[in-house]
Amino acid sequence: MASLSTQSYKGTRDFYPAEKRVQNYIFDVWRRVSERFGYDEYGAPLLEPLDIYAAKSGQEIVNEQTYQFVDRGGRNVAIRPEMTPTIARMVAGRQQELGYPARLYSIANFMRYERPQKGREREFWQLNTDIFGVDGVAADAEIIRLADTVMQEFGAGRDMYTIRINNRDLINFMMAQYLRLDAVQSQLMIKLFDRKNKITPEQFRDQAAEIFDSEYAAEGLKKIAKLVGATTMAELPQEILGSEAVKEVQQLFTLLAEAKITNAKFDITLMRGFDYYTGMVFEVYDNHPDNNRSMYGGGRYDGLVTLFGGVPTSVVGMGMGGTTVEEFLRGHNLLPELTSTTDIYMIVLGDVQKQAEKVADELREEGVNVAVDITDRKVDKQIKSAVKMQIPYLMFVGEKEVEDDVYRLKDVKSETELAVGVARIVTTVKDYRKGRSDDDF
RNA sequence: GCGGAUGUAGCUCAGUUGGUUAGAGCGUCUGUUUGUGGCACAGAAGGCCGUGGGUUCAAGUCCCAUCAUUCGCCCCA
Repeated sequence: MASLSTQSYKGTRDFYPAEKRVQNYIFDVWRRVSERFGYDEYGAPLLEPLDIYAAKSGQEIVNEQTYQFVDRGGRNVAIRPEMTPTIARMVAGRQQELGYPARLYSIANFMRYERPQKGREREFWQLNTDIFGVDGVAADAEIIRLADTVMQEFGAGRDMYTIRINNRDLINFMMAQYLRLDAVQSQLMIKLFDRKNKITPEQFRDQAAEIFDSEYAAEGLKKIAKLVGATTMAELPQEILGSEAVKEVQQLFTLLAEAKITNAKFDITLMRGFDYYTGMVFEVYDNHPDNNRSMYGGGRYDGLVTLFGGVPTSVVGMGMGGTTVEEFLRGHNLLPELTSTTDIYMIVLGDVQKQAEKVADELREEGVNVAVDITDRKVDKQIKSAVKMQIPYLMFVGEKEVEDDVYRLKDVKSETELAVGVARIVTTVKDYRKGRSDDDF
């Protein structure tokens, strides 16, 4: 019989300790920053009734890209492909009981039946943060600040990423009033704007011309040229500058400037999942030349709570994927050196196994994580195991040491070695851990 | 769903116009070394050359199919 494959299921990853450490590092930053902004963690089931996605997203995307099945009771269920419908459902379910503004976050895994490629997997992890119950731009600004602080916490410089911001009301105004497009034409134009960076300017112009009514095409193209040429709001055509939506965007930028976010840019061509966003939309772009792409984003999507029978509730949220963040960190060399959560690997020399276990227990009671070698191997083998497991300290325990209650503690990275007692070992390890987490500030 | 690239040792890869018994580096294991890893030296293990079929006296090499990996397109809640 042929042996089973060791490969993980298509589009999913195994997290061996080395990879899990990276993931945990990312999750720790997410959790720390979310909680620092006053967000409370929530959890939710991996499975949801299929129809909560069908109601929100297009039927097509649900059929083609969700993992779905009929359960033993005949119910159509889906593995969650995103968190937004779930949190909308949860908020609608306890609408009266929650305090507002309700600030909520989760770190959860999702599955989408897609063709895996760079930065995209079938199973992925996301941070989702949402603030419910605030209409004004203050909520928009807070979500963007949160997204930005996460990047700062990862050690990113402002030159490494750009926050692009647009507004759906402004898009609507631009399409209908300024470019004089009907609903169908607007949809086409939005799709085209979305593709703008993937096609040549000539292709963009030609395809735009086809969308306009033929008698209006020439004027329409001129107007689009003005739009696309605008790199700041001030350069926008006068007709658009006078709209209500622009004022809102300007207020938002004022708030961001006060928060010293200098890498936020207005981008009239940013479209992002137009179907259910109702106000501000934003995306964070990686500026690295090899990975110049949208990493994550979010926006305002008032109205989703009403799908579950709730009263209309304003929401601003974002979702940040672990895969793209990891690529960003690797690309900009921002990942710290991560060691095992085991602090000490105890190397046992000679016939002192029982005594070694006793010392290990003393250390454990003080909160030190200790693995004791129980193989009775030669020293070099024991050391090699510990180094492979990326354990930061080695501790040598032999007859001499047991007798004196003084042990040799070796720092694997610096190769320095001290002869010290248990108390000193505890403080050394704790200082090491503290230094590690201080790196993030 | 569409297109490109790639599948040879645990990993990264070499392998000539088809020609005898399958190659390197790294890693692993053993020893030099019964209390200190990374270095050095000596040795060893490890391969259905992704899978199935075809062409041929002869296939890792050529052809077809298939599966997988990967990059892009579509899409991206």
